[in-house]
Amino acid sequence: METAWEEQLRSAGLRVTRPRLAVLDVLVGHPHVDADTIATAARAVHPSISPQAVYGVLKALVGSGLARRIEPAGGPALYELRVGDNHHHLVCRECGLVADVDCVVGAAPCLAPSDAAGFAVDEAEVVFWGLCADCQVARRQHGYGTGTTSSSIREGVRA
Amino acid sequence: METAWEEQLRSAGLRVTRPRLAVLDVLVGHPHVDADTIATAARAVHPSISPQAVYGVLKALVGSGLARRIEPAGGPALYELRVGDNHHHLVCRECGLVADVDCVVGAAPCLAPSDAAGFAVDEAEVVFWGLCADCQVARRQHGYGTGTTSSSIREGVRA
DNA sequence: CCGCTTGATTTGACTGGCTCAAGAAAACGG
DNA sequence: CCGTTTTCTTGAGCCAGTCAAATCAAGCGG
Repeated sequence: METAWEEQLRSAGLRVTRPRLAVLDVLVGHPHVDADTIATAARAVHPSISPQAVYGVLKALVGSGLARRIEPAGGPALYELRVGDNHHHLVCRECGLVADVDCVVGAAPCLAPSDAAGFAVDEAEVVFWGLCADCQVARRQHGYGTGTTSSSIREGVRA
Repeated sequence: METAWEEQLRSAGLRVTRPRLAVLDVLVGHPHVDADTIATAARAVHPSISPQAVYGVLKALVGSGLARRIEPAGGPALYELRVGDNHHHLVCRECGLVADVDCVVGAAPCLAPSDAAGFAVDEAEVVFWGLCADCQVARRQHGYGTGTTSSSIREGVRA
């Protein structure tokens, strides 16, 4: 399974390099990560990788369809390897946790707004905002309604 | 209709000020604008308004429910006055034009992902990406497929 | 296995969108 | 008209991300 990525890269017309394999490795372990977290984690595998290299790698991966970029409002972009199924996302307002959701409607779902207003729609992006299970519990414990943006926000690395 | 905003502001617990009225005025004329465009346009009414004042006003308006903020991926945040109906948006990849779409499903639509994964969902945000009518025509005229990000992107002020 | 060509990465400077903080100004109740 | 409180102005600063030049490595041909 390790060299599978090499073939993926090659068939996408990309060279196989340590930084790219390191980034892919991080992406496998963390379904939704921001560029900075990727850089930090990738250094465990390839210590000398620079932040800009990560941006470069991610751009290459997204450009060739190996990765997908999502940009939840109010935070840095996140990257994921699950591509080609146009699934959607649940985002926790409190901790930034992101989970995948398969779309309810079908294979290429949601591509039919009620009135397209002359637009040629090619993608529908759906984000469900709410509170993840953990944060619901946390609210119930230390008094809720503070509205404080938890310091642990922007993690979004788990699950 | 002019002093209607004054009441709206007051009943939201906000003071009525020139900058706020100026911003509201711009918002009425331009359904989907970014902060910078608002600042420029608002100066026609209130010349001394500063960019930061615009951010402050917008934060107040959004916080009190008079305006809504949307953040299309890859661009600055846009603001609109249409609130309370959780409608969605069509965004043109080429020129950034934004149009409203009423949701197909019902009153509080889309709030039911197939599997909520333990999340308490309170909002569904839907963005349809595509090409607006004008940009479809433009593509057909000067050879298409360039993929060039038009310089006029980030306008999104019209319609 | 070696060197060459091209593509990738490093390094460093820089931008745009936005926020924070302190002081001056204006709103509005009395 | 005055005082209190909110809001605006002014100015500094932050973060995610981009751009460009120079170095370095991948993978091809020999």
